[in-house]
Amino acid sequence: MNVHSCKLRDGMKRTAKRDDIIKASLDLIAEHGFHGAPIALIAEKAGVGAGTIYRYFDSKDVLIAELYRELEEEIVSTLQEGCQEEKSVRDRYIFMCRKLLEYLITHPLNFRFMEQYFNSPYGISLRRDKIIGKRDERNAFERLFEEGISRQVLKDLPVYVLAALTFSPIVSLVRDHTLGLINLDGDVIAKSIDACWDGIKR
Amino acid sequence: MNVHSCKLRDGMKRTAKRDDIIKASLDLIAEHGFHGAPIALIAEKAGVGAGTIYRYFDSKDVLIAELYRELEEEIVSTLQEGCQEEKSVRDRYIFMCRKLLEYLITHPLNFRFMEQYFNSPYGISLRRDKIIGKRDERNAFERLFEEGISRQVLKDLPVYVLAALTFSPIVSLVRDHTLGLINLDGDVIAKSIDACWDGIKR
Amino acid sequence: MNVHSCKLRDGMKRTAKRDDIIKASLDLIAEHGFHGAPIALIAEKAGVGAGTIYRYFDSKDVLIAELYRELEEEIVSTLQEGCQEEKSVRDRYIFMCRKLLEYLITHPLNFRFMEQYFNSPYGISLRRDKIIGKRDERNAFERLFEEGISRQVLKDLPVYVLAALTFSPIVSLVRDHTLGLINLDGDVIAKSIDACWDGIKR
Amino acid sequence: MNVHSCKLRDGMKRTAKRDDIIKASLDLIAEHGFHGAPIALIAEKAGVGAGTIYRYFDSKDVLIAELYRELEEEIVSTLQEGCQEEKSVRDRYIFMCRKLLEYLITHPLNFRFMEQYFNSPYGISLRRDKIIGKRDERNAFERLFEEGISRQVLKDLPVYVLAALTFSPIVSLVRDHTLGLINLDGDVIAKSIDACWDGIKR
DNA sequence: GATGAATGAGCGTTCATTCAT
DNA sequence: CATGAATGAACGCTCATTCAT
Repeated sequence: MNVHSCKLRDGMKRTAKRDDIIKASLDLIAEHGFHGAPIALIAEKAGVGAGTIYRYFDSKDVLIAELYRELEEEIVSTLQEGCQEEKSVRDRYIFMCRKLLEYLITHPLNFRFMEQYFNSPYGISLRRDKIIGKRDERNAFERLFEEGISRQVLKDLPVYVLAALTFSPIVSLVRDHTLGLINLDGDVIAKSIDACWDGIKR
Repeated sequence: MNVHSCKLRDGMKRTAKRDDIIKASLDLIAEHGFHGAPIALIAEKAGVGAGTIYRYFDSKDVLIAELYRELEEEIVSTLQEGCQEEKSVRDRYIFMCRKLLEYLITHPLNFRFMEQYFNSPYGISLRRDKIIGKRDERNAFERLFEEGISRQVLKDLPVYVLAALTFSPIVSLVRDHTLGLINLDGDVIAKSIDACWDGIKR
Repeated sequence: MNVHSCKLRDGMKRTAKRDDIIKASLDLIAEHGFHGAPIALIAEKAGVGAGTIYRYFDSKDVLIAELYRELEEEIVSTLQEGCQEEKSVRDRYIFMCRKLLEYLITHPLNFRFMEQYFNSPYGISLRRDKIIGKRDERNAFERLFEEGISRQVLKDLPVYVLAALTFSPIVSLVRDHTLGLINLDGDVIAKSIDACWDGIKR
Repeated sequence: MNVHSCKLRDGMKRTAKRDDIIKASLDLIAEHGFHGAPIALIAEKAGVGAGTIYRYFDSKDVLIAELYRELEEEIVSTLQEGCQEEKSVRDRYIFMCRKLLEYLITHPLNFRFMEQYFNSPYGISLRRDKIIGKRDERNAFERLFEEGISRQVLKDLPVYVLAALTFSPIVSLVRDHTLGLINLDGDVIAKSIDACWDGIKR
């Protein structure tokens, strides 16, 4: 009941509404694509008026871009945590792949949104910035690839080839799993990741 | 001058117009996405009236689905031709991968359309019908995978995993190449395909 | 029933619909201002669908600009006809003023639209092109003013001052008349025009 | 600390805020038109909350109407001051015209707002209340016109005609001057006012 | 059969107004 | 009393689809 708690409540309420909108957008876009997520529906699902959305986001494009940015941040930080630098390149690769796969499988909405995003006009300008693609901000995977190449543990291929040999199969499997076309159990997952390693190791 | 010949002429005329419509749709969607391909523009580019399109396709969705089906047919038949059954599993794998890669790179419009299609509401219902996914109509790759597994040349993994380890990296590399982000020369292509083989071979 | 009449009918039909839209816009804007003329209302009053308007005009702005252009053309050509060049400057001035006044009074919708147009963002860029303002396309009044100045019949004032002394009072009187605030009979009209002449004559 | 002084303080505070709102509205509307003056922007510019505006004005329309009324009051009182009743009708006419012109030129925001106001739905219901139009509250100009008519110095025309011959040219010239289309120097101003006099004098 | 003018539902967005705090 | 977040009706505009010719 004091000023501090009031501020907290205000802050939370404002954030809560913004998050409702973000969440509703994620749900609708993940499930029905961009066409299936008109502002009116997002507003309804978020329990707000349509105009309210424009208090938090300048436009639908901005809303989607921010949603993407939040998800990207989450996934990047997830990948970076818990990796033990003292382990071998292979162990770290397996660890990170497993983590990525687990994240994608346990966050199917996030995954399906990212898929939609990358293959839409919204994401075209961000294509280069995909998980592995950024030149000026190497992520964990990319650093690992480079270390592996220089240690002569990995094939001497461009990093983007190693990335394609890693992420694409994982994403493809998760997609089919998420759509219910296949069922990824722990055994298949482990073997699939091992196979990825076989593909890139020297 | 009889009914039959009349039908033939009509049929040919209809087919020619139909193909114009299909081609115009392919061009526009590949280049500008679904948003950049309204029916009126497709009609104009195809040199037909907008209403005419509805004589050949029940709806825009059907038009797009048929376009997809035609492209799929073409790519499947391309992959199947010229493969020498007497060669080793590895040789046939390399041969077919190279063919697929060459096809995708030399048919960027087809490739870009397929990409758009898979990541849109249009493609969701057809996801199961992807190149390798059909249960009731095994294609060349799938047969090769099964042969390789039974000969103990390939890892004992579900076919869809072998498919993911093969097609996804190829598609990913072609995408980046088509978008101009990378440049796939013959050396990188050969090494990439070899790496795919390393991933699936026992 | 021949081809020619068919073409005529088509042409007329297309023109008729366009004219319906123009007329509905004129009526609504003249009576209720730009705010009182949303596209939906214009469409309803014109007896067409809202989308139809965009077959004839790229945007609402373009529709309004074309409406203005048509009215301007009509009024300019009205002013130019029947003026006898051999008469005195005064006679021609009186004649043209009377014609302008009569036109405005007998076309109150046109008049009210022009009033709205000039005092709106639409008309700002056309301000210089008002009846008397164009430098590169002198109209009848402007030519008359210049002749009168050089003949030393009119005061040696900038043309825009003579224009202001002529058009503004006329427009003002017509406005009040059109709004029903005053009633301009023939006698008042004649005397008012004479007074304008007294204002500009040397 | 009594109720009265409280009311006074409140009253002053309210008036100050009210004036801020009025001023912000004037600035925005004069500069950007009615479309460029949403309530939120007026509130921001006035340094008050959007809801606060509705404590002082029932609606945006009322706000604008009151703004108009204040400007009208100011201009009317400006015109009335300093006029020496003992001078001739002509001298007083020239004096008041010059004052009006000077006021309009030195108060371009007021002028531009009034212009916007008269040619908008807001102003239609107030048309009769224009500077010279009120029957029940004769202003200085109107009294001067009537005096001039009865003294047979001015033409025997309805007062509204004399008004049109006076105000309209002045307003028109000021508008073009304010818009930068022309430049009114002292000489042109003097001659223009003389011309107005020539128009109305007997 | 072929046409393309016409349609109107649906889109993203704005903004005068309200009301809980 | 003052606030500004929230609202939702209304806007200009698009485009898949229909249908009279």
